[in-house]
Amino acid sequence: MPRYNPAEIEPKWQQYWQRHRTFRAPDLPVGPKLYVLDMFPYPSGEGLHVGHPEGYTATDIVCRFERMRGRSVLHPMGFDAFGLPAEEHAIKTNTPPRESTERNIANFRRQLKMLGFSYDWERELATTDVAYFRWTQWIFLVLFDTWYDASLQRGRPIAELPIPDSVAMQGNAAVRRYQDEHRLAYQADALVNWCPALGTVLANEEVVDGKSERGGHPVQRIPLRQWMLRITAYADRLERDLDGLDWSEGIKKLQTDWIGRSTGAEVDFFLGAAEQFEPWQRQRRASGFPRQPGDDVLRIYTTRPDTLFGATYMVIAPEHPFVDRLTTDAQRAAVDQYRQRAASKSDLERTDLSKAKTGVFTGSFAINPVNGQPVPIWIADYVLVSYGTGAIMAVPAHDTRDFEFARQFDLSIVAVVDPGPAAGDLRAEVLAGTACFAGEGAATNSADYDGLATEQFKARIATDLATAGLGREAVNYKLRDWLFSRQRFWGEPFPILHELDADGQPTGLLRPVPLDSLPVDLPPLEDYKPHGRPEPPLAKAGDDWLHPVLDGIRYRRETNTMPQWAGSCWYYLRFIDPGNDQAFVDREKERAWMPVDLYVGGAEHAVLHLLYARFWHKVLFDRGYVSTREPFQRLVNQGMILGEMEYTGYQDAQGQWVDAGRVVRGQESGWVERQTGMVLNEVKLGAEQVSKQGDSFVLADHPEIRIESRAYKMSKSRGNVINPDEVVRDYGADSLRLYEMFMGPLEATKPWSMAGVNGVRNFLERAWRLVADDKTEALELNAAVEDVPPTDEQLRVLHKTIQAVTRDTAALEFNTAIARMMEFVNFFTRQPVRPQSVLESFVLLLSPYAPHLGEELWQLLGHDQTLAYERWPECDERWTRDETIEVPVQFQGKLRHRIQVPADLDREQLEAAARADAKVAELLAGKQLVKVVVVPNRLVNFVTRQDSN
RNA sequence: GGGGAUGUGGCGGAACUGGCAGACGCGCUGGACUUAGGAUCCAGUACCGCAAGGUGUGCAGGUUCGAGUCCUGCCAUCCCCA
Repeated sequence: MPRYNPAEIEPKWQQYWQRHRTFRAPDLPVGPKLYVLDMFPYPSGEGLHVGHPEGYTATDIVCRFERMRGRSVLHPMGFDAFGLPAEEHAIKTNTPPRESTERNIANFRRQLKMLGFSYDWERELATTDVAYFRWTQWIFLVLFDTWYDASLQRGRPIAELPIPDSVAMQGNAAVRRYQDEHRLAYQADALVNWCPALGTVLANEEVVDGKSERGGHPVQRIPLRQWMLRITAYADRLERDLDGLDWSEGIKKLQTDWIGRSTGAEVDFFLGAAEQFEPWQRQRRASGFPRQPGDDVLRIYTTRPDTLFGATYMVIAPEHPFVDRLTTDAQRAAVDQYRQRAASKSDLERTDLSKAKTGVFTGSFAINPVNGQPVPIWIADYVLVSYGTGAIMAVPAHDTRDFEFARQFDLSIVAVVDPGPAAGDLRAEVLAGTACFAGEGAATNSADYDGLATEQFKARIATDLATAGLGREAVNYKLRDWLFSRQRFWGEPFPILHELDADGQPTGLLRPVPLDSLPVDLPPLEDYKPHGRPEPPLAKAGDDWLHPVLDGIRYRRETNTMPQWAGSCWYYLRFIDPGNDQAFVDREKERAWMPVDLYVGGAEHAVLHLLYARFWHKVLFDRGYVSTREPFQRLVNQGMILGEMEYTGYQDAQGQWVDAGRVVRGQESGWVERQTGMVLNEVKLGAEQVSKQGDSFVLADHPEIRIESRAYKMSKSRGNVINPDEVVRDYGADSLRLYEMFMGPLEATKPWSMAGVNGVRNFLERAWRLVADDKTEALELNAAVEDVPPTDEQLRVLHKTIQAVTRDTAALEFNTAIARMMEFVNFFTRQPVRPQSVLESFVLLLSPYAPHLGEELWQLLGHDQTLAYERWPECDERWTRDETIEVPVQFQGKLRHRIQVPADLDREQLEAAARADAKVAELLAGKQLVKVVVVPNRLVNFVTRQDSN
């Protein structure tokens, strides 16, 4: 079998690596360590997508490269296997979700192994492994056992939480409740998507336009007791610690914006009668601003306390606890109806700026604390109960949403910020209340504060409000506390017990499952169908699971499960010590391997996964379980891989072509002619039917008809999905790996091209023939390979290749590294004698990219061990420079001539060499020289005075 | 609406700190060879022009001896968020 045959050599080397445990990482690094991590996949039933191997190949190249450079490499792989699709499948087939999950994992594992990645498979894990989620539950209990000490900016054991005397006096139960309120894992009522028709709670991604994705049934938002994680306590640190990380600025900004820190003020608006206002003010001045607002006030949060005098009405969220109390009888019917409608909308729809504003007056008024004016209180769904205090003061003159709302309902608009003369015509409109201005300016209509600039105003009024006990400075985050429970079966059970009283009713007291009773495994269920109540499916479990008795007390287990994010929050730690049954990770091993030096994955996890994992890591750090502040030192996002380039033309019903410039997306779906609205058909065109004209593509037969040319996201419906199994079958794993790296920069979005795969396959064939004889029956060295010393020219080509491949691989610029290896092969294919030593170096350079081919050629060159730990070839600088070089000669910066000169001439020598050239002398003749620019080894530029004629 | 990224041949893309635009691959053209092989090897291939030469990195300006690269303003596409 003398021809290059990946179908034979690839399985051969995969078996070799497995048998020899070639890529097993030591427990502790030997020498300098490198921890390289891929974002582990969700093992869907579809199998691997060609997007997966892009990042995986990149990290694999880095690992193989660094092993050869002497680093101790940790490179693991696992599966993020909890999640909805497995549960849906379970409901449909009434089989335990574990079955389909394990089947999918087996398929993913097969596909990953087929691609020759150098993972230490002995560390493989899945988040669904009971031995794994035992420790996910353990970490949850750490969160449960931790409170955040704001003064020390650190999470501490709950036992160290200071208990106020007033609480301590009320006894043990009160103390426990007080502690429960302060834990990082706590319970609160939160809105869930309840779908009565399906009898189940839905995840956000299962709700589209207020309807269930399956079936299109209406979905309501109802409050349910939920587990929350107090990630907001860590918001500042999550923002600040981004500083030291080697992540792209884009991702850092995404995280910063997601955290969305704003500074402003909380202000109380008095809810009582007008004559009560003054006594209330006096009392507040004496008592100061209370920590919790009482029933007599409406507390709002604003980032613009300088606009308090312009607050002409207030808005509270439809779910605000005061709604019932504030609604007058006359308004009750309208308010109730409105709340019901709001309940069926998602937050996204509610805050959509393009939609018309809706709202209802409650009938009540509050008193503006700065000027004593009564202002009407409305409810409107553009205010979310989860942001700030769930209530706002509306300043229509200076907030666009408030402005639109005021216009809609004819509420008064008072300008309190003068935009200044620079605003031009806008200024008069703003001051007249007919336009909105959200910028900064000078205060007006604001009593004693008139004339102050926005910044000064904010500072002054913050102090004044605090003194008067009416407000305080406050920091707010767009980041919400993390809603951590799901009403699902296929997730980690919470290790929490709810205490029951003698009547079987919950007392409200909680008890963590004792550490030695972990894990809490999922119970077997008769079936996985929803039971029609907004309660999780685990409530259907048998009594022995659901109602354990500890120390004589009967408990009910928590029946919510954790979200899919939970398992992925700490898998990078478990990989360091996957078999440990005494601790989630051994401390010494953790110190030795952390942090992750390179983390590669898709940009879709830029915000949530990375934020959640960083949060858990910081809690573990505070509690002394891990040694680094941050888990992922360097992060790289691979780009998306699109389908093959497609050319699309449009035809009307009569088969007449329509220019692509006149085609727009139809109302429902499909495409229509922009003016007539005529429905058009998409026609897929071959490359031979189109031609390029100017900036666009046109029909070759009708050049006046433009067509669409672009690559689309891979999707089943479009039928442009590339299956890695087929690519490996037709071209080999090394070709797939190499092609994915050769397509372009790792981080760029790139279209697939099967012709491109064939191109790199040709390169691998050429590399094969460089070393192997493809004409003989048995595997033999090519006759051109001889054990002779290389020529100077061959050494130059080799060392330039080593230099470039080393530099580019280290910089993750794999596409150019491959291009340099192609140049090497092109050169040596022409060499009738190919020194063995040079080819050995080349095979080592190629091996991280095409490891199976590398091993096979290495063996053919006479070695009997894997090349995985061979020394990376060293570049000798002497051989990377040419003796003579070509230097361009420019006139006024325009290229006119090229000269051959020895390398490394200095300025004077290079200029002299240029002047000595006959063509240059001719060009210089009769010109007046103004200046000569000489850059050694780069160019000579003569600047001459322009001829006047 | 906000944020981010990207615009270079027929296509994917190269160009280290401002210094020969188009490396490498695909495709295409021509040739050699014939062991019919996913053939291979050689040469050519930005555009206009017979040529000399000219024009070219989304568009319009600017800085500079010199701009794909820096600055200003536009335009387009994609991604994310609302």
